Amino acid sequence: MTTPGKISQADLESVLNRGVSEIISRDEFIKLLQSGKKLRLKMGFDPSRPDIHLGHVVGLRKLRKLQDLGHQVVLIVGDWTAQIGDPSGQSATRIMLSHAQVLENAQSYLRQFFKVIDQSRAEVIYQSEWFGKFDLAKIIELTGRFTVAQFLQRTDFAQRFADQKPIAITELLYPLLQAYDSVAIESDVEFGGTDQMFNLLVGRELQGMMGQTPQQCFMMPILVGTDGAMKMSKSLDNYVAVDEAPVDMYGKLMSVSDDQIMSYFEYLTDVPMTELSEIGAALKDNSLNPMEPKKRLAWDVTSQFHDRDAADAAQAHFEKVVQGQGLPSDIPELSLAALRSRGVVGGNEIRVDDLMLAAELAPSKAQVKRLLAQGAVERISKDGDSQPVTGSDAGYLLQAGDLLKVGKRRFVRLTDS
RNA sequence: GGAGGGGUGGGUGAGUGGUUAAAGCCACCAGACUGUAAAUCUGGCGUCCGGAAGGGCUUCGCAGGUUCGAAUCCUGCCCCCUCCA
Repeated sequence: MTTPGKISQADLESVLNRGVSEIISRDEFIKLLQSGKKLRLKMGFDPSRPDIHLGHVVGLRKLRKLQDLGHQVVLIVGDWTAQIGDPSGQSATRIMLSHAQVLENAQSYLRQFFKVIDQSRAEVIYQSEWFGKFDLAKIIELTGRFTVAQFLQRTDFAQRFADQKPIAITELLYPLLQAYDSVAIESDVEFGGTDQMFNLLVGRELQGMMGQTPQQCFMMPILVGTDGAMKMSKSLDNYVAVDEAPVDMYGKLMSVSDDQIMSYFEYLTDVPMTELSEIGAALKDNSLNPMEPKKRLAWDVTSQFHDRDAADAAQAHFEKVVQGQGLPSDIPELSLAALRSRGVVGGNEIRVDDLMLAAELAPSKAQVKRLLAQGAVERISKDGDSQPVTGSDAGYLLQAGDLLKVGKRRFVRLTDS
């Protein structure tokens, strides 16, 4: 086991300043880092929510950095809280997850986490280890330490209270459970997004009450999604998933708003800050086309989750298909034989609209017609000639070897068998 | 226990008997342009038949009812929320 040596000034700078929103307390945290002690770094997650995306990666990268400096990462699987279900999702009553389901989700989460964090040096603990044997007496003891007033200081609760919006009892319980996790694992530092501040602080407080050294609270900025406006989240569909295929990951990163380029660089790459400020300056005085650094960003991040070759390929694909309006190298194929066996077609020809539906290039015939009417569909013949398929051509017949282009980047090739 | 508010298309949210397949906004799709799948602009955005014109069908929590005609009125049911106690 490695132990943390003396931390260099450069590393300290990076840990404290890059991709950081707030540290409570910063001074104490610095002392801990310099003490040479192997710190227990806590991060919890609730395996009931969607896939891991780049927004989560900001924190994971920070943990990885500290892992490399010799500290101990402790991941807490919120299997208990996940089973209860998150009460804040009120549009539909949440189906209680079975423990088996939670464990399955957790596996998938961890697999994604370990794309950033070094698995061999991380500790994974399930919350049920301690909450599984909690009884009412313990719950009362735990809740007895806090007051409603304390919780109402939290801005989101205060706001909802003022708006006369509901606050579920379990929602009040959540911070307490999370706080107890800190006690259970004797956390030195807990990590979370800025939205986690209250929960992190309750952990700090509870540890103090229970005779432990209060943890430091390390808050990361919330990554803005590809839309450039809202925080990255799956429900807003402005996210880049960790599991994304290279081409998609690269492409989605290219669709990030120009004004988010710098924050993505800071939070998601290791490009030195000095270099970043140069890029930032060049962008500001318009001496640099934003597309250039964005390509570098897209390549960098893609290569982190795949490899250099995959990132190169993704970049080549982007330049060819998107910028050059060319044809991608791997075009999905659909064979007439397969279509016949599915009963979509009888002979050796297929209508454009039928093919688009069969190839899932459009969800309904009505939408196929709209695409045709909008000039989005092109037929490219064997010898490379392309001709538009227009509004009145829904019944246009295609043969084996024909290639259909729908929109800018969706293709299907019709084959014989 | 009492009083009240509400359930509308992927999201938000108008609409209180016909001109409403249902405003606006967001998301999404397409086109143009470009510096990129940025930005901007334009258009589209339930579904089926049809080359088109046009015509069906389905949709406003659920089930019935009134009416020539309902998202809008009536009855019952389900669900959500707030306040008072």
